[in-house]
Amino acid sequence: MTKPPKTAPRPGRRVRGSTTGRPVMVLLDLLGRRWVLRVLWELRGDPLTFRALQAACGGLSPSVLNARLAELRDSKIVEQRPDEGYALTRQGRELLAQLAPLTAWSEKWVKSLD
Amino acid sequence: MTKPPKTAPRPGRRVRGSTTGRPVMVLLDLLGRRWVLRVLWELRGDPLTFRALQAACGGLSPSVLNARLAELRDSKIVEQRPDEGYALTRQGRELLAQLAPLTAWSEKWVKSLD
DNA sequence: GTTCTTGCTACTGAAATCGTAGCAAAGATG
DNA sequence: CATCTTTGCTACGATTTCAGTAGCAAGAAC
Repeated sequence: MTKPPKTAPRPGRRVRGSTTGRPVMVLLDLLGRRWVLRVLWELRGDPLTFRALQAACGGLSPSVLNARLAELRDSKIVEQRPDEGYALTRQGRELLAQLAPLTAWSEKWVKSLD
Repeated sequence: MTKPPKTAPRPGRRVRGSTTGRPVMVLLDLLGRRWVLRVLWELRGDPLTFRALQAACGGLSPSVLNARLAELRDSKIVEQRPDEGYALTRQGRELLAQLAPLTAWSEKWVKSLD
Protein backbone atom coordinates (compact mmCIF):
# COMPACT_ATOMS: atom_id res chain seq x y z
CA MET A 1 0.00 0.00 0.00
CA THR A 2 2.28 2.80 -1.12
CA LYS A 3 0.80 6.22 -1.15
CA PRO A 4 0.63 7.87 -4.53
CA PRO A 5 3.30 10.56 -4.72
CA LYS A 6 1.86 14.03 -4.41
CA THR A 7 3.11 16.38 -7.00
CA ALA A 8 1.87 19.31 -8.98
CA PRO A 9 -0.45 18.53 -11.84
CA ARG A 10 1.50 18.05 -15.03
CA PRO A 11 0.57 18.47 -18.67
CA GLY A 12 0.00 15.15 -20.36
CA ARG A 13 -1.04 13.53 -17.14
CA ARG A 14 -4.56 13.03 -15.96
CA VAL A 15 -5.75 15.85 -13.80
CA ARG A 16 -8.88 16.58 -11.89
CA GLY A 17 -11.77 16.49 -14.31
CA SER A 18 -9.76 15.88 -17.42
CA THR A 19 -8.25 12.71 -18.75
CA THR A 20 -6.50 14.44 -21.62
CA GLY A 21 -4.08 16.53 -19.63
CA ARG A 22 -4.46 19.47 -21.95
CA PRO A 23 -2.21 22.27 -20.76
CA VAL A 24 -4.94 24.70 -19.98
CA MET A 25 -6.81 22.11 -17.93
CA VAL A 26 -3.71 21.36 -15.96
CA LEU A 27 -3.18 25.04 -15.37
CA LEU A 28 -6.74 25.53 -14.20
CA ASP A 29 -6.31 22.65 -11.80
CA LEU A 30 -3.11 24.14 -10.45
CA LEU A 31 -4.41 27.69 -10.17
CA GLY A 32 -7.65 26.51 -8.64
CA ARG A 33 -5.97 25.07 -5.60
CA ARG A 34 -6.50 27.06 -2.50
CA TRP A 35 -4.06 29.93 -1.93
CA VAL A 36 -2.25 29.53 -5.23
CA LEU A 37 -3.62 32.68 -6.82
CA ARG A 38 -3.06 34.59 -3.64
CA VAL A 39 0.52 33.40 -3.30
CA LEU A 40 1.31 34.45 -6.86
CA TRP A 41 -0.30 37.77 -6.16
CA GLU A 42 1.76 38.39 -3.06
CA LEU A 43 4.91 37.57 -4.98
CA ARG A 44 4.19 40.24 -7.57
CA GLY A 45 6.84 42.51 -6.07
CA ASP A 46 10.07 41.66 -4.34
CA PRO A 47 10.96 38.15 -3.21
CA LEU A 48 9.50 37.17 0.12
CA THR A 49 10.74 34.80 2.77
CA PHE A 50 8.61 31.88 3.80
CA ARG A 51 7.40 33.65 6.89
CA ALA A 52 6.84 36.93 5.13
CA LEU A 53 4.80 35.18 2.50
CA GLN A 54 2.85 33.41 5.17
CA ALA A 55 2.10 36.70 6.87
CA ALA A 56 1.18 38.37 3.59
CA CYS A 57 -1.41 35.68 3.04
CA GLY A 58 -2.95 36.36 6.41
CA GLY A 59 -1.27 33.56 8.27
CA LEU A 60 -2.19 30.50 6.31
CA SER A 61 -0.86 27.31 7.77
CA PRO A 62 2.76 26.55 6.97
CA SER A 63 1.92 23.04 5.84
CA VAL A 64 -0.36 24.30 3.13
CA LEU A 65 2.00 27.07 2.14
CA ASN A 66 4.81 24.59 1.86
CA ALA A 67 2.69 22.27 -0.25
CA ARG A 68 1.71 25.08 -2.60
CA LEU A 69 5.28 26.28 -2.89
CA ALA A 70 6.44 22.77 -3.72
CA GLU A 71 3.88 22.54 -6.49
CA LEU A 72 4.75 25.95 -7.85
CA ARG A 73 8.46 25.20 -7.78
CA ASP A 74 7.81 21.91 -9.48
CA SER A 75 5.89 23.82 -12.10
CA LYS A 76 8.67 26.34 -12.50
CA ILE A 77 6.45 29.25 -11.69
CA VAL A 78 8.13 30.05 -8.41
CA GLU A 79 11.75 29.60 -7.43
CA GLN A 80 13.65 29.74 -4.20
CA ARG A 81 16.64 32.04 -4.19
CA PRO A 82 19.32 31.66 -1.56
CA ASP A 83 19.31 34.56 0.88
CA GLU A 84 16.36 36.17 -0.85
CA GLY A 85 13.47 33.84 -0.41
CA TYR A 86 10.73 32.93 -2.83
CA ALA A 87 10.23 34.74 -6.10
CA LEU A 88 8.43 34.29 -9.37
CA THR A 89 10.40 32.84 -12.23
CA ARG A 90 10.44 34.65 -15.54
CA GLN A 91 7.49 32.67 -16.78
CA GLY A 92 5.85 33.07 -13.42
CA ARG A 93 5.97 36.80 -13.91
CA GLU A 94 4.50 36.38 -17.35
CA LEU A 95 1.67 34.39 -15.89
CA LEU A 96 1.02 37.01 -13.26
CA ALA A 97 1.04 39.68 -15.92
CA GLN A 98 -1.91 37.92 -17.52
CA LEU A 99 -3.68 38.12 -14.20
CA ALA A 100 -2.85 41.74 -13.46
CA PRO A 101 -5.97 43.22 -15.10
CA LEU A 102 -8.02 41.41 -12.51
CA THR A 103 -7.49 44.28 -10.10
CA ALA A 104 -9.20 46.72 -12.40
CA TRP A 105 -11.94 44.26 -13.17
CA SER A 106 -12.57 43.59 -9.50
CA GLU A 107 -12.99 47.30 -8.82
CA LYS A 108 -15.75 47.52 -11.37
CA TRP A 109 -17.22 44.27 -10.15
CA VAL A 110 -17.68 45.59 -6.63
CA LYS A 111 -19.98 48.31 -7.82
CA SER A 112 -22.26 45.82 -9.49
CA LEU A 113 -22.84 43.94 -6.28
CA ASP A 114 -24.46 45.19 -3.03
CA MET B 1 -25.05 27.47 17.88
CA THR B 2 -26.40 28.60 14.54
CA LYS B 3 -24.25 27.80 11.58
CA PRO B 4 -22.87 30.81 9.76
CA PRO B 5 -24.66 31.25 6.44
CA LYS B 6 -22.57 30.10 3.54
CA THR B 7 -22.40 32.60 0.74
CA ALA B 8 -19.94 33.79 -1.79
CA PRO B 9 -17.17 36.05 -0.53
CA ARG B 10 -18.16 39.68 -0.82
CA PRO B 11 -16.14 42.84 -1.15
CA GLY B 12 -16.01 44.74 2.09
CA ARG B 13 -16.45 41.62 4.13
CA ARG B 14 -13.70 39.61 5.72
CA VAL B 15 -12.47 36.89 3.44
CA ARG B 16 -9.95 34.15 3.76
CA GLY B 17 -6.63 35.69 4.56
CA SER B 18 -7.74 39.28 4.39
CA THR B 19 -9.57 41.36 6.91
CA THR B 20 -9.85 44.35 4.61
CA GLY B 21 -12.11 42.79 2.01
CA ARG B 22 -10.28 44.51 -0.82
CA PRO B 23 -11.95 43.61 -4.08
CA VAL B 24 -9.02 41.80 -5.56
CA MET B 25 -8.60 39.69 -2.44
CA VAL B 26 -12.23 38.75 -2.53
CA LEU B 27 -11.89 37.83 -6.16
CA LEU B 28 -8.84 35.71 -5.53
CA ASP B 29 -10.71 33.90 -2.78
CA LEU B 30 -13.65 33.28 -5.05
CA LEU B 31 -11.59 32.17 -8.05
CA GLY B 32 -9.39 30.00 -5.88
CA ARG B 33 -12.24 27.75 -4.83
CA ARG B 34 -12.16 24.38 -6.39
CA TRP B 35 -13.76 24.12 -9.84
CA VAL B 36 -14.55 27.80 -10.17
CA LEU B 37 -11.99 28.53 -12.86
CA ARG B 38 -12.93 25.38 -14.69
CA VAL B 39 -16.63 26.19 -14.59
CA LEU B 40 -16.02 29.65 -16.01
CA TRP B 41 -13.87 28.11 -18.66
CA GLU B 42 -16.51 25.63 -19.71
CA LEU B 43 -19.05 28.42 -19.96
CA ARG B 44 -16.92 30.34 -22.43
CA GLY B 45 -19.21 29.30 -25.30
CA ASP B 46 -22.90 28.65 -25.33
CA PRO B 47 -24.99 28.28 -22.19
CA LEU B 48 -24.91 24.84 -20.65
CA THR B 49 -27.45 22.98 -18.61
CA PHE B 50 -26.59 21.83 -15.14
CA ARG B 51 -25.94 18.32 -16.33
CA ALA B 52 -24.02 19.40 -19.39
CA LEU B 53 -21.83 21.57 -17.26
CA GLN B 54 -21.30 18.74 -14.86
CA ALA B 55 -20.26 16.49 -17.71
CA ALA B 56 -17.99 19.13 -19.19
CA CYS B 57 -16.15 19.31 -15.90
CA GLY B 58 -15.56 15.62 -15.94
CA GLY B 59 -18.40 14.64 -13.66
CA LEU B 60 -17.78 16.66 -10.56
CA SER B 61 -20.28 16.06 -7.81
CA PRO B 62 -23.56 17.90 -8.18
CA SER B 63 -23.39 19.22 -4.65
CA VAL B 64 -20.14 21.02 -5.31
CA LEU B 65 -21.29 22.24 -8.69
CA ASN B 66 -24.42 23.60 -7.17
CA ALA B 67 -22.48 25.33 -4.44
CA ARG B 68 -20.14 26.95 -6.95
CA LEU B 69 -23.01 28.03 -9.16
CA ALA B 70 -24.76 29.60 -6.19
CA GLU B 71 -21.64 31.58 -5.37
CA LEU B 72 -21.15 32.67 -8.95
CA ARG B 73 -24.76 33.71 -9.32
CA ASP B 74 -24.53 35.58 -6.07
CA SER B 75 -21.48 37.31 -7.47
CA LYS B 76 -23.27 38.11 -10.71
CA ILE B 77 -20.69 36.35 -12.79
CA VAL B 78 -22.99 33.56 -13.89
CA GLU B 79 -26.71 33.67 -14.46
CA GLN B 80 -29.38 31.08 -15.00
CA ARG B 81 -31.51 31.58 -18.07
CA PRO B 82 -34.85 29.88 -18.35
CA ASP B 83 -34.82 27.18 -21.00
CA GLU B 84 -31.16 27.78 -21.76
CA GLY B 85 -29.27 26.88 -18.67
CA TYR B 86 -26.26 28.56 -17.13
CA ALA B 87 -24.35 31.30 -18.86
CA LEU B 88 -21.84 34.00 -18.08
CA THR B 89 -23.18 37.45 -17.41
CA ARG B 90 -21.75 40.37 -19.32
CA GLN B 91 -19.21 41.02 -16.62
CA GLY B 92 -18.60 37.31 -16.36
CA ARG B 93 -17.57 37.33 -19.99
CA GLU B 94 -15.30 40.28 -19.33
CA LEU B 95 -13.69 38.37 -16.52
CA LEU B 96 -13.17 35.35 -18.71
CA ALA B 97 -11.69 37.54 -21.40
CA GLN B 98 -8.98 38.52 -18.92
CA LEU B 99 -8.28 34.86 -18.45
CA ALA B 100 -8.28 33.90 -22.10
CA PRO B 101 -4.55 34.45 -22.67
CA LEU B 102 -3.91 31.65 -20.23
CA THR B 103 -4.34 29.13 -22.99
CA ALA B 104 -1.45 30.54 -24.94
CA TRP B 105 0.65 30.86 -21.82
CA SER B 106 -0.03 27.29 -20.83
CA GLU B 107 1.14 26.03 -24.20
CA LYS B 108 4.50 27.71 -23.73
CA TRP B 109 4.61 26.58 -20.14
CA VAL B 110 4.34 22.93 -21.10
CA LYS B 111 7.54 23.10 -23.08
CA SER B 112 9.46 24.42 -20.11
CA LEU B 113 8.56 21.44 -17.97
CA ASP B 114 9.55 17.78 -18.45
C1' DG C 1 -50.39 6.09 -17.58
C1' DT C 2 -44.86 5.28 -18.46
C1' DT C 3 -40.44 6.80 -19.64
C1' DC C 4 -37.12 10.25 -20.20
C1' DT C 5 -34.41 14.29 -18.90
C1' DT C 6 -33.24 18.00 -15.77
C1' DG C 7 -32.06 20.41 -11.54
C1' DC C 8 -31.00 19.51 -7.57
C1' DT C 9 -30.70 17.52 -2.33
C1' DA C 10 -29.00 13.99 1.03
C1' DC C 11 -25.77 11.17 2.79
C1' DT C 12 -21.23 8.92 3.95
C1' DG C 13 -16.46 8.44 3.55
C1' DA C 14 -12.14 10.51 1.87
C1' DA C 15 -9.19 14.26 1.30
C1' DA C 16 -7.69 18.98 1.93
C1' DT C 17 -7.09 22.57 4.97
C1' DC C 18 -6.68 24.95 9.52
C1' DG C 19 -4.42 26.08 13.69
C1' DT C 20 -1.06 25.31 16.83
C1' DA C 21 3.23 23.54 18.54
C1' DG C 22 7.71 22.88 17.95
C1' DC C 23 12.40 21.66 16.06
C1' DA C 24 16.99 22.16 13.59
C1' DA C 25 20.00 25.36 11.38
C1' DA C 26 21.93 29.78 10.80
C1' DG C 27 22.92 34.37 12.17
C1' DA C 28 23.28 38.11 15.51
C1' DT C 29 24.53 39.60 20.12
C1' DG C 30 26.99 39.58 24.34
C1' DC D 1 31.92 30.59 24.28
C1' DA D 2 26.51 31.06 25.41
C1' DT D 3 22.16 32.79 24.30
C1' DC D 4 18.64 34.93 21.83
C1' DT D 5 16.21 35.44 17.31
C1' DT D 6 14.87 34.45 12.96
C1' DT D 7 13.85 31.25 9.41
C1' DG D 8 12.22 27.19 6.95
C1' DC D 9 9.78 23.78 7.74
C1' DT D 10 7.42 19.25 9.86
C1' DA D 11 3.85 16.95 12.94
C1' DC D 12 -0.49 16.33 14.46
C1' DG D 13 -5.39 16.60 15.77
C1' DA D 14 -9.59 19.25 14.65
C1' DT D 15 -12.43 21.10 11.22
C1' DT D 16 -13.98 21.98 6.58
C1' DT D 17 -14.42 20.79 1.96
C1' DC D 18 -14.91 17.59 -1.60
C1' DA D 19 -16.02 13.09 -3.90
C1' DG D 20 -19.18 9.62 -5.11
C1' DT D 21 -23.40 7.63 -5.19
C1' DA D 22 -28.35 7.49 -4.66
C1' DG D 23 -32.49 9.40 -5.37
C1' DC D 24 -36.50 12.68 -5.72
C1' DA D 25 -39.78 16.25 -7.71
C1' DA D 26 -41.12 18.59 -11.84
C1' DG D 27 -41.66 18.89 -16.53
C1' DA D 28 -41.77 17.21 -21.33
C1' DA D 29 -42.51 13.33 -24.63
C1' DC D 30 -44.85 9.36 -25.62
